[in-house]
Amino acid sequence: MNGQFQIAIHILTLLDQAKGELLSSEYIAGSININPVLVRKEIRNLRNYGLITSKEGKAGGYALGLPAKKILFSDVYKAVEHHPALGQAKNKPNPQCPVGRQINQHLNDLADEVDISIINKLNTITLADFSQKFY
Amino acid sequence: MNGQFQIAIHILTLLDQAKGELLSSEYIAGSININPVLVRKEIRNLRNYGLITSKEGKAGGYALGLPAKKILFSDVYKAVEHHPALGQAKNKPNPQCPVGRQINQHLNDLADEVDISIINKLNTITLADFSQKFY
DNA sequence: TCATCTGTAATTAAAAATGTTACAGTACAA
DNA sequence: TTGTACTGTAACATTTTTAATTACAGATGA
Repeated sequence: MNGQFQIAIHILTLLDQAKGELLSSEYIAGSININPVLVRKEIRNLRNYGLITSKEGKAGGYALGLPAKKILFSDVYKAVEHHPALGQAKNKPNPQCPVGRQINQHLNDLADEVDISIINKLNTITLADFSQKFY
Repeated sequence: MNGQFQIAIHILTLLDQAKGELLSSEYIAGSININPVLVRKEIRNLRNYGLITSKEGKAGGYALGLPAKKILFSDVYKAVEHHPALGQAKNKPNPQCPVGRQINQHLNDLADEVDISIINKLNTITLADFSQKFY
């Protein structure tokens, strides 16, 4: 996995702490210490899932799309574009070999199962829980 | 994560199916369709954890270090060099920001928790279970 | 109508993963 | 005792992925 999940959580935490005041991509990027365009890209994703709202134009910016208590970390995990945690099978094994012929299917099934157990875990954590740690 | 876990599982499955007969890195690489050196590198790892034994010299090769029933996928997961599934916090957030100052600690704690739930899941799967799918 | 934002595409740069080459060392067998 | 077929490992090159940058159109409010 890449750093998108961390960035998403960072953004959401900042927005929760802002208590409805709009934050700009530049401000957010300054806290994470990355490029503002990456913030906007990640927010595009999260907005597609209703987790963030945005306002264009002068004095525009971002706010949470839902109360922090209603935002499950599993929602964030699903929203972020990611590969399964175990990694997608990307080798092209030898189809002449009985193992090679089938293994990608079985590996992907396994990865799916693992992903489900991650989601079950993240179902138990809300943004409010996480954000609360910063007080 | 990278493809090492998949490679490790592929290797172990082949070795189980070989029923003790030694397989060469070239044969294994031919099934996975990767470079034999990568196979040897990954096996070095697995051997350090006792999951594989090797024999040098002519007619050398590799075999399982334990019965397939005794090899848990969680052991493989731990043996493979990997980042936590959620990804390690690698940004360098702004220490002037109350969120930035603490977030890496909290993100890493979260990643650890998730990793534990992955391991719990993988504890329930043995190499024998997986290998059985290929008959 | 200017200033300050978002939205997004296109490009470049940096980092990570994978592949390749090369060769020393080991073991067996003729 | 020498050739052959392996492993073990380092060094390097290539490819792929990720992140950063640049650029600019469009929205909004003062």
